[in-house]
Amino acid sequence: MNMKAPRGTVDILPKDARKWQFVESKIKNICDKFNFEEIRTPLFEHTEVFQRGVGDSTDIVQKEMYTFEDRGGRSLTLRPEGTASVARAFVENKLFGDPNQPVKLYYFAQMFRYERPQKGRMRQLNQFGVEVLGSASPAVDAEVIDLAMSCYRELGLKSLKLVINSLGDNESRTNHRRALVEHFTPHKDELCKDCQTRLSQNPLRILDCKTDSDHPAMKTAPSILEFLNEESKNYFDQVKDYLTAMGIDYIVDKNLVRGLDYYNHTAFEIMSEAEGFGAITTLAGGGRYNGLVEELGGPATPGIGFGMGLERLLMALEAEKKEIPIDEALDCFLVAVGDEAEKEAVRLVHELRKNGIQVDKDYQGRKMKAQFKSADRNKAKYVLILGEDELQKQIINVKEMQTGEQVEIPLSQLAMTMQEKLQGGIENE
RNA sequence: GCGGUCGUGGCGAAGUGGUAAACGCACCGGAUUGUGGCUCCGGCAUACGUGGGUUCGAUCCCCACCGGUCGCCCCA
Repeated sequence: MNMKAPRGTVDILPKDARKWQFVESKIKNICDKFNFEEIRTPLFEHTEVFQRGVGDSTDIVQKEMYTFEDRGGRSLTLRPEGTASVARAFVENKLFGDPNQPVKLYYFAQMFRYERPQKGRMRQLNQFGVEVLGSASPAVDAEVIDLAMSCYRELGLKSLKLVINSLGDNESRTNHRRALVEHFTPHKDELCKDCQTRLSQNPLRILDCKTDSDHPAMKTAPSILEFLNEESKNYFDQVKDYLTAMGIDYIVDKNLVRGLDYYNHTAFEIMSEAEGFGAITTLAGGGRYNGLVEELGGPATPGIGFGMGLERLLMALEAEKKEIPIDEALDCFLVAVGDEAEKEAVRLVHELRKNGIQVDKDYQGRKMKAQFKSADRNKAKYVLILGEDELQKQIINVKEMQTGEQVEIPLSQLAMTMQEKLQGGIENE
């Protein structure tokens, strides 16, 4: 019996979950500033959505999808990325008819890719992503990149590198593709096995190959930038100008092609340059995909977006030693001694919580001393002590743990008193 | 799919071809009959990944498998 989490998956335990909450809320806040709205799409889609959307020749579709057949014989796939799903939802729900264009969406979602796990690569991974549909303005490209960079900046990351490139429009791509095939065909036998396939399937990705990166033909290969037509070149220039205007540093890398078929024009990646980050440096990647919505059966609609790996974001924070502020302190811990007190304690805890006070108690039948230890472990600000004496007098002892001061409070006034004490504490902070 | 490396209690971590498998942390109890964080004392646990093989005997040697981890391809 294998009762372990499947390979490439992890449990996020409370200690880490707090970090996730922090990061997610910070990012949501930024999305709000940028006026992006959340969208939640299904965890799985008809396999065809990804085949058509992401592209049959991509690694994702060819070897990384979690595809299964349901009881009705339909082929379904756990989403390997977010853009195709969002585009599908955009079409299906006719968001192109929304008067508020462009449609600016963000999501937090688990993605699934059947790969060998390693540092920064899981089979189930968490992504934050953004998609803007309905605008072909280069200012939107810049806005989306700005949003991504803002997330990292506001979380305190410094060692980042933004790499951008343009893949051009269809005409530019077609011409470039033809030139690439012409250029590499004479060297076909010298290229790696993968690249030989790429030559016919997706020659653009030969530029991305690491095995053949030293091949002389690589250096002389025609760059997409040389094949950008006037419109594409102009578009790329505008994106760069906007980035410069916003003070966002970038590097143009003509070999950045991105793995998915749907990209055109702007492509970008954000990498970490922090020490000890691991072999994988890409934190986020994205680009423009003006043909995708149409490919999925919608009206011709320009789009752009990115996916940001949250595991990698957390890794980067760790690599740069960014502490995540976490408020672990508990307001009150109730210590009860004796059977009668225990009964009253259960009721009291209920009442305090009803009055908005954070409180916990012991459920292990521990002795008083051990209950105090629990209170400490929970970093309780106040310990409420209830024993026979207190019950007799209908009071409770309230001890402030930091100072050790202890006062008697009538049971009937406990909730009110604690509200005041905790309120005061917050104001003083 | 391929390669490196690892696999001892809740966690961390020693160790040996031979009858009780260190130690540290954590946890529980006591010193302190109702008051914590320090100290001291005591207690605790189905621990040698699984299956074969070598051997009089394997946690330790060999093989296979499984799993973790890191890396390759590619990506978040």
